[in-house]
Amino acid sequence: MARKTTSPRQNTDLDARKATILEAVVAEHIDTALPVGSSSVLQNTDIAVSPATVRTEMVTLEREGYLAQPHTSAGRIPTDKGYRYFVDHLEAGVLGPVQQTQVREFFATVRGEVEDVLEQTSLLLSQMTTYTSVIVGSAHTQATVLSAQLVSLDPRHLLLVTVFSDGTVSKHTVVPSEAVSFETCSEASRQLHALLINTTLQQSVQVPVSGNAVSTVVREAVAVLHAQRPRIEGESMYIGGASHVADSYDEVETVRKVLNILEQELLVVSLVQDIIDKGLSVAIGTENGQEPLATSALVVAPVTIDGEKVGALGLLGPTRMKYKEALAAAESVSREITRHFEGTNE
Amino acid sequence: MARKTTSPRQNTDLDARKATILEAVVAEHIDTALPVGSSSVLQNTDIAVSPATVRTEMVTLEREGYLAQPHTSAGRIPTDKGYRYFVDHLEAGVLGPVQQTQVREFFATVRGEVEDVLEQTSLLLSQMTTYTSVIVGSAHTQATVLSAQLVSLDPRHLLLVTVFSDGTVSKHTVVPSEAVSFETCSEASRQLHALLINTTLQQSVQVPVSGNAVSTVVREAVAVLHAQRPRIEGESMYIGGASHVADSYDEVETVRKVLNILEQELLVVSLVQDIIDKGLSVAIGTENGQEPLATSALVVAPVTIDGEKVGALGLLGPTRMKYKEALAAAESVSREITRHFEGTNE
DNA sequence: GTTAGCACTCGGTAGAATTGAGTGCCAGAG
DNA sequence: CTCTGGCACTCAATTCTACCGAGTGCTAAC
Repeated sequence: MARKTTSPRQNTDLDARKATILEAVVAEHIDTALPVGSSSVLQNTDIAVSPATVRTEMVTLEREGYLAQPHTSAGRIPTDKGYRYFVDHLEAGVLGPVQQTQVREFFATVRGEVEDVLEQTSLLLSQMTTYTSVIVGSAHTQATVLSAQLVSLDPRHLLLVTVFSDGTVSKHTVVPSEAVSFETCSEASRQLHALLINTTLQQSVQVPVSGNAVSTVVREAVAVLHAQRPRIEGESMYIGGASHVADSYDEVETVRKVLNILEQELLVVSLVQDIIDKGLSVAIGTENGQEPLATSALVVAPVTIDGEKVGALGLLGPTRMKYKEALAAAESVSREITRHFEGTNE
Repeated sequence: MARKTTSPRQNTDLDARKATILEAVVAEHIDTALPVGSSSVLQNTDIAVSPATVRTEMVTLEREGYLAQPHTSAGRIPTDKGYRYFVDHLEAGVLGPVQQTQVREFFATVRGEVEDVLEQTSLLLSQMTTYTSVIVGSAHTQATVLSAQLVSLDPRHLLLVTVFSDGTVSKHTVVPSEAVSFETCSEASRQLHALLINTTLQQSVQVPVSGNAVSTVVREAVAVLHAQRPRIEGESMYIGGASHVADSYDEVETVRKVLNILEQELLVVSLVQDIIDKGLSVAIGTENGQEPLATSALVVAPVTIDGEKVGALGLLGPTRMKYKEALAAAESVSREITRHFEGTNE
């Protein structure tokens, strides 16, 4: 059963034997990290021809861009295109029994706020796969205000606490232009709540003009809230198992580059989103457009709740990562995470 | 001017010449990462003796455990004890002009919540020093409740939002045993607030017994809050520039181990705290008790507000890190961070 | 205590030789 | 046309040797 995620332009399909050979090369290279020769292809397939024939096929595969040769007298290693073919023709994998119970137990016992669950889940994913995992929470611009409250820390510092319909809570310090009494704060809090409830941050709010202290504070609070809008609505990201980056590559320099990418939250978020938006579940090497990730692959799966896309998860490994296992893990966890939150509404 | 942070047992001080030689070896090794020979020591000091004399001294220094020889015919490299001596006798460094303005500008422009500021600061620190930085917020058990509020997400899910006197906000989903009407929720919210205000989480709260729906919800909310106490009161941690780990060591395996340490929040927090509790500002190699950090050093500085210790910051690098610069950066940022929050009260 | 002199050690580098996995090609068989 | 056995060839990796030289430790003399 072929994967649905097809490459952008997949004109020609390979004939059966070429496909088998290509797949054998990829599979073995993933396993050993070494160039694969014609004879070892024969050992791992049921092709009944001589090495010489395999070699001729491999020449073709190389000419067509699926394989490459590190040097003349070595075996072949897959190109990104080769991996792509491999992934596109991967039959759906199934999670190993150990991981299955791992996932089951995790979701049976995990408790707490969405944020905590996501963070924990990213650890789970990385433990299951030995790759670095990324969990992305999409921006949520639809949420309406359920409650807004001003709490006085001291006369010169108020804390604006806002609860949104998706269960998000944001807090912002408001520094009023002049000291605010406890009573003023309470009254401002009431007005603010009335003003903001059921609105989204998109909607601009008209604060009734009146020179008194209360309305000044309210106006200042609203200003702070709107100034922080991008941050409140923005994406969230959780990374798990960053140390696995170090066992995915043997060049320290590569490790540095990849870690560096992972530090750029915005970049990672859009990377993952892009892949999903293209309808893909894997991005291999240069496909993800970041030079430092040229030898990396990213396996992703969307996270939806009630059919709506609320985020995504990803697994980052070397291009020679174990795609089948990674895909199985990503999909399984994505499924469970959905189920977990669907019960909870949220 | 000698540093105050003295080693646990510093019995004998070295005579002037030995000290100079040792310091020259350490300084040059930090610079070049290579073993240092007797002649290059002479080039970098004003000692007016022959290489042979230096060699005899170096033999002594080696016997006393300050230096080591990778192999018979190589120069010397410092041991942890050698670095320790170097650090203990370091004259107070001063931030380079570039970094000075960097720090100044950062704190002049940075805005927002404590959490955000700390996260940003950890990035600043790592950029200034090219080391990985850690910022730890201590556990805060003193905070009292300023406000507690129950918001109804839907009849089966309430959100408990608590504001503490230190400006911390925590949120917890409460799943009541039976559906809760909007009115019940409001009333419960009021009671909860009255009940919790000005208490700390230490104090156990007596919920008036009465079979009605409201008091049941209140009791459930209080239970959730107390169950989450360790998490609410616990330490927070921010890591900046993790990718710098990869350029601090040339063994991928070391990078992996160090990253792995950094992933263990609890461990890192206690590591940093321990050093500070011992009154030290640097922990070198084996001093920090973690085998994977045998070739790493940790430079720390406390963060205090109004004389009270609220956290700490750290810089993690190889044992051959630039201690003077790192210490200057840590101390300068620690000072500025204190100043920054003292204005704000917090 | 210091130094010049000297033999010695040993990692690192360079070059040559060897190995062997794997190739490309070709001529002949099916 | 496809396949195969045979064969020459290529080239990274390995091993060996030689050698250099930075740096040492030791010793005898200042």
